[in-house]
Amino acid sequence: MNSNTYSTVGSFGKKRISESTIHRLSRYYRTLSVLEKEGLQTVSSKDLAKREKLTPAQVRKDLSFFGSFGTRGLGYPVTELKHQMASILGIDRLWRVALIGVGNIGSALVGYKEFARQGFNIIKLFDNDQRKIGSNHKGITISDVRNLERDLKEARIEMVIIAVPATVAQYIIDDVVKAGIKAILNFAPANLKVPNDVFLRNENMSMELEYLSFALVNNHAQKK
Amino acid sequence: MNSNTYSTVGSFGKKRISESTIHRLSRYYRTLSVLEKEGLQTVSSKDLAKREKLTPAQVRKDLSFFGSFGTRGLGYPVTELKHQMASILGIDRLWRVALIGVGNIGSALVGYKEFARQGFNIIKLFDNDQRKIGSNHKGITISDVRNLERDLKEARIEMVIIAVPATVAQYIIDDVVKAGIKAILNFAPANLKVPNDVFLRNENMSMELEYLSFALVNNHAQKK
DNA sequence: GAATGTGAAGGTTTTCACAGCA
DNA sequence: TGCTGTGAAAACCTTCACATTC
Repeated sequence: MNSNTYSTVGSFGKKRISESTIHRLSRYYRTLSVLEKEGLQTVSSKDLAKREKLTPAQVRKDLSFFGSFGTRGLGYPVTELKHQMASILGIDRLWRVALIGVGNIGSALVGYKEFARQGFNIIKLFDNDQRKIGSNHKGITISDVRNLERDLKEARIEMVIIAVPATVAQYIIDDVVKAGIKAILNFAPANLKVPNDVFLRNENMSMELEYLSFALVNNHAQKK
Repeated sequence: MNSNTYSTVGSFGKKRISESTIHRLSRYYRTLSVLEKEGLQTVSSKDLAKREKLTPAQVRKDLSFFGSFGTRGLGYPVTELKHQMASILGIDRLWRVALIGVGNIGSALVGYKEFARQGFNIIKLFDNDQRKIGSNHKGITISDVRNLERDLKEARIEMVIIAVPATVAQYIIDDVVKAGIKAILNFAPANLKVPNDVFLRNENMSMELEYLSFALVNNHAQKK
């Protein structure tokens, strides 16, 4: 979570869906995949809640925003619910993704299997380093970031992942926006500006370490 | 954010501090570092809020949980507030961190400069691959994960980052807990179990991409 | 005048509790 | 009986509004 907690950026039909709910859907999806592999046919809100460390009511409420997927007395059909989650999240299809900045973090993300598993296909790489441009990284040729706008359009990219240094992130993002991209995932530690119709999410990997640090120093009690 | 939104796992003195507040402190810290470099002496809650896309009241309320750092009519002293944030978050010191799983993601994390910048020193690496064990990765010798418990104690490690495959993550974490570690950051896509007195945070990098996917598919309105 | 610090109000999310159905 | 689906209540977080201070 890395953004504002109360940004109910979602609406499904008439209802407004909270960010927390959407994030929990991601978690349900992943857990349902595991349950499916374990061979389970159905799962109750109680079971699912236990795995996720949530309350059963929370699980039922989350799902109820999108429909009635369960059977009273029985629970939810695992495989079907998994497909429902995928459909709601929009990961029942392939997404054409480009990654900008094939450095330390960037090159790891290219090989990150969870992305591919959920339909996020990184099909284009960009960098500004002449030594990298033209070379092949895990089967993808690295393109020159100077042609970013043109190449993003040409490759019909739908989402962009930014993994460049903070100092240049805003320039890059401006070009990305110019190319008509409406969804950006940013790993650079910077507060970036985008127009209102562009979705920008920030991934800050230090944040959770800092949370742990805070917890240790202040000797916090865990919830539960 | 990847966990439960309402887990007020914090208490500072008597008050309970929400997860959201702690995450915002991380953001304030980072922004204050930038402001300091820009040469600013003071900053108002209004300015800080603008950079973070929050309300001024939110900023003041967050800070007020921990003390009175500002001057009425003037604002907050940048450098001092930065130090205050660091102190509250516990990042005004060095943390002895070990990383387990020097694979795709793991090796990128070793070189992630934001960690070092905030006092998280990765000083020990572990893997189970015989070809990696004993070799040197960015100045650190990779140790055998079979001696995990012993070596974590010996190196007086305080935090552990887990970047192993989901299938083995629980076994690893059990050993980590046995070694007395109380803070764990997990990158494996799995729901792991730890005792109540151990802080476990999960980093799920697909989550934000899924959020973007959801936003695009459902054509959501952005907040603000 | 300008901006903090903070109770109170307002809004959102979570949990409760129970009707309804297999 | 067992479990879902859901209004209502409770809990929580954010914003308002203003007294207070420099």
